[in-house]
Amino acid sequence: MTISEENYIKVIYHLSLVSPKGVNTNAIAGMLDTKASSVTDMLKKLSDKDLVSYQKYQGVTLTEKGFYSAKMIVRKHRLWEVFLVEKLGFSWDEVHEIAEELEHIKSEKLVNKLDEYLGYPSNDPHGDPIPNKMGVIKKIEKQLLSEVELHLSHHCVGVKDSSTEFLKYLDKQKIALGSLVKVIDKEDFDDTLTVEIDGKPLTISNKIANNLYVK
Amino acid sequence: MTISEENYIKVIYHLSLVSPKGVNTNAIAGMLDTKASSVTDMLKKLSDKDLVSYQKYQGVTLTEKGFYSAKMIVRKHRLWEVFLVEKLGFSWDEVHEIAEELEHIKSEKLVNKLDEYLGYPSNDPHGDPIPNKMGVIKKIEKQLLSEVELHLSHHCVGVKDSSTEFLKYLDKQKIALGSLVKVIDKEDFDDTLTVEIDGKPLTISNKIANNLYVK
DNA sequence: AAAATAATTTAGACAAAACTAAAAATAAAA
DNA sequence: TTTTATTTTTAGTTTTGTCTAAATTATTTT
Repeated sequence: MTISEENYIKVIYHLSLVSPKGVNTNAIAGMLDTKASSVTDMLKKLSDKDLVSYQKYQGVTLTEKGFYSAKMIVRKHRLWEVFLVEKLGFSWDEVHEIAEELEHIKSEKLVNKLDEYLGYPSNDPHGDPIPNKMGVIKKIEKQLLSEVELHLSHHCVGVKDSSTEFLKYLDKQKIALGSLVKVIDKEDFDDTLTVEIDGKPLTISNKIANNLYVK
Repeated sequence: MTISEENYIKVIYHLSLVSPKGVNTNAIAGMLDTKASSVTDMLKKLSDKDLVSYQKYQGVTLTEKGFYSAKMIVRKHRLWEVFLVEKLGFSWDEVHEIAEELEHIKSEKLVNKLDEYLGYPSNDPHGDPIPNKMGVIKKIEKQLLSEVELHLSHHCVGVKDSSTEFLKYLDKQKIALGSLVKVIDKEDFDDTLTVEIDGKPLTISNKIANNLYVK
């Protein structure tokens, strides 16, 4: 599998979590910053390799083989992110780009040794679960902060948006994975929340609350 | 710089250490397992980018810029090898191939953090020196075992041939970097050596002695 | 249900990096 | 110093992954 093929498989994987019935050509093109015609070409190739099932105009889904491949790429990506943060001291907003390159390193032995070295982490620095070597993903029940009941305490366990901008905002507000969060009040008009983060009061927009996972 | 360009620059670097006056097209083709005509094409491109100075039929040398680039690639390769052996527990004969991929990861910050994490090692697992971030290489005075005087003790500090076969032979004979080596006798006819490795006697061929560095 | 719009695919082209085969330059041998 | 052999380069193709522009199919709107 080439790097380009791996990138397509990974994107199809992420998109198929949202639209499991079939991923659109345009959606793939958007994610990969390429043209729809290029996507069509690649889908044919991936279909020939039995990594996706694809019929003209009908969208695309991953085959068993493609699904496993995708999870192995995601596994590598997330393990490298853990390495970069835990061992090399990168911050959580710096690691995505580098992991985008590291995820394409081929050796299976490397991934498994890295996993062992990191102590078999179950989540990456953004709270996303790390598939094990069989491709099994342990999902935790988590909710968006925007959906929790008032006056119940929760721990921050992940982010939905892991853009640099959002992560830097969280850093500024001293919100990190593990932080204790309690919703004190909700403004009916625009769903702005008044919350307590580790005991300190803070007002956050609905957009923020919609991108923070708690448990 | 593409991965392909980096591989050419690296090979030209290694060959120019042996033939500093100019590296042959065929020699490059041999190292990269490609055809001479492909090399010519690439040399033109590298010349346009001011990474090599190249005149038809006259061989090629690295420019200042190309020389620095080459050393940064070698730096990355060797640091990753140290990581693989010291942190992940790979053996010294397994790491070259994986490092061939890792050396192309772009982030400069990553390399420097890795260097720091590893404690600024001066040599890789095969004893080769690691260029620092400025491109400076600290050379140690070392000799081939085939060239040392009889009855003087030395430490094994590196290998000239780092092929899997040779490294596995050394493992089998319990010869490692740091081992104490003393030449007891030299056979005039074929230069076979009788040596002591950490006190234990061993007979080794000239080919072996010609690929082991001591100090 | 027909017309308009949006999404997708086809056809043809291009750049990068490789190849083959033939031509040209250099080096070695007679 | 010719002739021969080797090395290197040129010219023309191929493959991969991309592109543009045009054609086709699907979806909405009227």
